[in-house]
Formats: sequence, C-alpha cells, structure tokens
Amino acid sequence: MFVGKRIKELREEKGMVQRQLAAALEIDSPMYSKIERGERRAKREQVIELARIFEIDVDELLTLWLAGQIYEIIKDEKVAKATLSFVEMKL
Amino acid sequence: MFVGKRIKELREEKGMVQRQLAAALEIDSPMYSKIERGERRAKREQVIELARIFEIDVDELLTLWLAGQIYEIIKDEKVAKATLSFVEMKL
DNA sequence: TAAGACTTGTCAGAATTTGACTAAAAGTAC
DNA sequence: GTACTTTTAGTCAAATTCTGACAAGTCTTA
Repeated sequence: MFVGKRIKELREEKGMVQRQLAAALEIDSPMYSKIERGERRAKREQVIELARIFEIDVDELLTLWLAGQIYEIIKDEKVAKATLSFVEMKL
Repeated sequence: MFVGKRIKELREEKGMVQRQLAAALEIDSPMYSKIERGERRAKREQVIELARIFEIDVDELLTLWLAGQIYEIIKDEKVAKATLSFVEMKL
C-alpha cells in the first residue's frame, strides 16, 4: 500500500520496468504488479531486497511496509488514534 | 494480550469463572482460557459481547484488542515508533 | 481423595494466503 | 492501423494459517 506507492516511484525514477524487479525478487510480473498496487503483500525479505536494489535506507521501506499492515487493521476504527497512542505507550 | 489481561481483571472483579464466560461466548473453557492468556485471538463480536457482559465501554475493550494486534506486528521492530507516527499522520 | 478451575497439547476441518498461469487491457513505436 | 511490450485482471490448486473441539494435564481447596 504505502510501500507499493513508494516502490513504484523508485522504479520509475530508476527507469525500470516491473519485469526486471519481478526477476530480482524471483516472482512473476503479475505478482510484482500486485505488490505495487497493494493487492498482494510483499514479504519482509522482498522489501529488504527492494531497498537494496533502489539503494535506499531499508528502514524507510520497512516502515512503509509495516505502516500498511497497521493501517489495514485500524483504518475504519473509531478508536484508531486511541489505539495508536496506547501501543506507543507500551513500546 | 492487552485485552486478555483486562478481561481477566474484569472477570475476577465480577467474581466469575472462565466457564461462565465461555458459555456466554459459546466456546469451550480451554478456548476462553487461551483468549485470556493471549494464546488465541478473540473475535470482534466476542470482544463486544464481553464489554456488554462486564458493563464497560465497548471502545475500551476494542482499543485493547486492536492494540494487541498492532503490538504483535511491530513489537520487535526498530522502526516501531516511526511506523506508528507515520500511520497516525495518515489517519 | 474428590471436585472444580484452569492450562496444555493435539488434531482435523475451515479459511486464508501464496505463487503461477492465462489472457485481457493499456501503453509505445513503427 | 499493426506489432510489441508493459501492466493489470482473473482464476486456480497448493501451501499455510486459523479455528474450534477434545482429551488430559496441573493446581487449589475442601
């Protein structure tokens, strides 16, 4: 989701096509396309590999990847903000 | 997890035993025990029902329930706080 | 010991996720 | 327009995870 949008930006900046990144991740292009669009979730290892390929800080991409997962859980919740505050307190 | 700890407190305050709550949720006692200890995840409907039984604000319990799910995702992540900040910004 | 409360472990069926495949759609160049 | 590449959409079986139930265990109290 968030990570999908970001890797699409990065891919286009680098002038690459989906097929190339799919090959690097050893998945097929349709699958990579779905990851970019947030239809499928990337694996942690794939996120790390993508950061390596795009030469950006892996933490940036991992943050987006995790954020997408969390967002999916609370996006429609009335108590979303309270939940985040609670978790932050517990960290 | 968080919700498990809380419903245990509430149950003991009310002087109830697990068997009674298991019956109310139409699950067996071992299952309820696991929910309390965070070994199994309660369903949303069960959380709502528990709030009703204990006569507390359903939002309180839902917050703890959601928080547990989120905590599981980011608890060991170096970027945990950054992730929460990002999600909060996106809400 | 007996009885009740709670926990642990296992297991099959259900539900979800995964990766691959096909083919359609969209975009590009000729 | 056609031919070609890229991207997206849809389907499917295999793999994985989740679920609920059961049996048997521990622990406490009477």
